[in-house]
Amino acid sequence: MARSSRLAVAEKREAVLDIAARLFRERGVEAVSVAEVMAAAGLTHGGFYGHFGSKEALAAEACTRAFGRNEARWTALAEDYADEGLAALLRSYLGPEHRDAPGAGCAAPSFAAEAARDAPEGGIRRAYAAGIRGLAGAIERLLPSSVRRRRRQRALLALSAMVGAVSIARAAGGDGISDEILQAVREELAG
Amino acid sequence: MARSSRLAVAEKREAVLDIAARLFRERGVEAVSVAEVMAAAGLTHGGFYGHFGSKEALAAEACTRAFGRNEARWTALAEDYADEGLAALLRSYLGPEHRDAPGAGCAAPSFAAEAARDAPEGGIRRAYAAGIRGLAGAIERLLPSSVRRRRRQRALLALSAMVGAVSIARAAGGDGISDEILQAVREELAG
DNA sequence: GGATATATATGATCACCATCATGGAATAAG
DNA sequence: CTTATTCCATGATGGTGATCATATATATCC
Repeated sequence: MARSSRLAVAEKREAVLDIAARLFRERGVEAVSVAEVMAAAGLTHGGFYGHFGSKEALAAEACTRAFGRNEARWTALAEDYADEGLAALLRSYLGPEHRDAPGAGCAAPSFAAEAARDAPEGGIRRAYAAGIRGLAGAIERLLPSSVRRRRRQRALLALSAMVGAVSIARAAGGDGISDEILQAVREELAG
Repeated sequence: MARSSRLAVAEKREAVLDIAARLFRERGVEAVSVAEVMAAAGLTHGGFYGHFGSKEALAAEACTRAFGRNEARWTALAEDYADEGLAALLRSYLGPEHRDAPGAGCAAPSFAAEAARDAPEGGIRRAYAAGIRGLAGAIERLLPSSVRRRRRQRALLALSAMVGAVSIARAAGGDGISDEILQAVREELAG
């Protein structure tokens, strides 16, 4: 109907991306329609292809954004609790709040299925791999300097266990084992 | 068109379940149509609702089946390599063959997204939780008796790391970090 | 062997969705 | 202030898919 100003256009695009990043993490890319994303941003579906080349392209960008926001939070957490090493991150990542709020949580568990089923050179897969590299590096930096050898391996173990624990805890939510897993992984990785 | 004998009916149902368990693990429940599952079993889509109440019910049964077959394989592996403890399982689970063949692989990474997004009392979620309990118990039994304390926690850490590593390795497949993660988690859990 | 029950094929239905086409209206440019 | 640009809303379009209805041929039962 009406044309928007340049600033408004850029803002809308950002809003669409943020909303897509949330909805895709909550319910998966396939279960969310383009029209729904646009509606949640206060638009109709028609203008979508002016902003993004395809739904797949949106998903790839949303994946990158979700990873980016996550890594930023990890870094902030590391600065706020510099003396704790991994502990602060483990508390936050393996807490029930994170398990129960996938829309605002880490992209690694949420986009894993989408990325795994993406094409070999697909955008989501690429975004995912880049995001994982970022998170792995962030954990490596958080490991105490007392961990000399196998620092990288330790970081990858921690990342895998964190992502796996949250994935399983979400999938088994409602069963007592969900909390048990979060707790166990937290204690084992901290110790 | 033609009616099948009782035995044939039971066999077809089993075949449909096995095929569904494979296709759902490979491509996710949403991406596989009922008609495709039936066609792969040599049937047409019409008879489906004579066997299963809904696609969702099929998915729940397929999930249970996939977990069951998996646990059986773990048990067999444990008997064949009784002296190795976890090592044999780690070799198999964290190998590239398992990463690259989700259709025949562990249900835990493949059904995680479906279960997490299932209803609070949904069938897939329930099947998933039961499956996880089974796998956790199997790992616990595999841990060497030298691990006295925190045996349960250790098992849950190992399970989480295994599932997380395969999930990430699949999602980042094509990037070098995929192999790196499998290798790192294997070494860390074994050591 | 005839009658009945039922598994399955064909085909319809209804809904959803990604993507494209068009037009109007406001904004940017001159 | 005029004019051209372009953002976006309305509305196809074409495809897909879950589920249901019906017909038919065959297995099971008596």
